Amino acid sequence: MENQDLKSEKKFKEYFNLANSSRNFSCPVRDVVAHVSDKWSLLVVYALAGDGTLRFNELKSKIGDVSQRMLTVTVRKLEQDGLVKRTIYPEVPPRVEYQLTSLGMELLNKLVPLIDWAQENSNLIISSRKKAAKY
Amino acid sequence: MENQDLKSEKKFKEYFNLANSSRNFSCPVRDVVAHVSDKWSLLVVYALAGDGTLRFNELKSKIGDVSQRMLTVTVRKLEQDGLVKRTIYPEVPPRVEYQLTSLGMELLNKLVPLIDWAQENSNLIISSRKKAAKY
DNA sequence: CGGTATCCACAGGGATACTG
DNA sequence: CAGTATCCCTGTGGATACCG
Repeated sequence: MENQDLKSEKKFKEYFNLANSSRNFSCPVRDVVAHVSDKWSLLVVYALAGDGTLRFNELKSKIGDVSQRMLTVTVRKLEQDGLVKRTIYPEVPPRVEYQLTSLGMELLNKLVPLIDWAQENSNLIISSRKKAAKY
Repeated sequence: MENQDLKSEKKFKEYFNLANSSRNFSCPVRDVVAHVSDKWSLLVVYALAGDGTLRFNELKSKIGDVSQRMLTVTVRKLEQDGLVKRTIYPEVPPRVEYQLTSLGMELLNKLVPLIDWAQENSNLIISSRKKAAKY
């Protein structure tokens, strides 16, 4: 257990240096995490994970309450990060398809345990929050 | 593989309903994830994971560039969610100690693979982003 | 169909000063 | 020591209108 603590301590310092090296240079870990944890990225990744390939409006209707603008911004960011592949078919009317890259699928695999945990414990967390709000 | 897709599809719908049930009611999954993925929560959780117990200013100096205000806000949020325990010792000068709850440690365990992945692939992602920015 | 462009509101978060 | 209180600035994201 002490060994565990030591390992944990060492690991923290490692991450910490990466995460906090400077406020001027972007920090990789915080940066990458921020990109997947914004309001829509998670839902886009999950939508593509479920269906494999989706067109713009399929994605939009699947998520439901996302605005056209934010969906565009989100998929562009994911595309630039190399997590999502965007394929344009030069037809009329235009057709654009989105799918996860292998990097995107890797990310998804890391995300699943977190989401599972969040789902399982959300009641606990939310009730804890409400109890605190009473006072 | 088809079975995998089917499972994945089913899972998405499940999460999606939880995550997107309404824009008026808070969505548990998005909500919980948002709370740990804001600018400081991750670093606070990691700091406490490394040291077990920390006082306010220890936490502050360990993170480094966090303002007093934001550290207060962050630990309060984590406390309300039941992820962090806050213990006040009625002394002069006051002493306040923070530590992860068991729920907080569970969360940490789910977070570690994600952070590891982010650290390992940050170069890939950032270079991909820069390449895209050129055009 | 799959986007841009523009405008705007609001919440997150920083700096500073003060306090039990 | 461990916070509050206040002010203000920025970025995120929504609504709407237009475009190839």
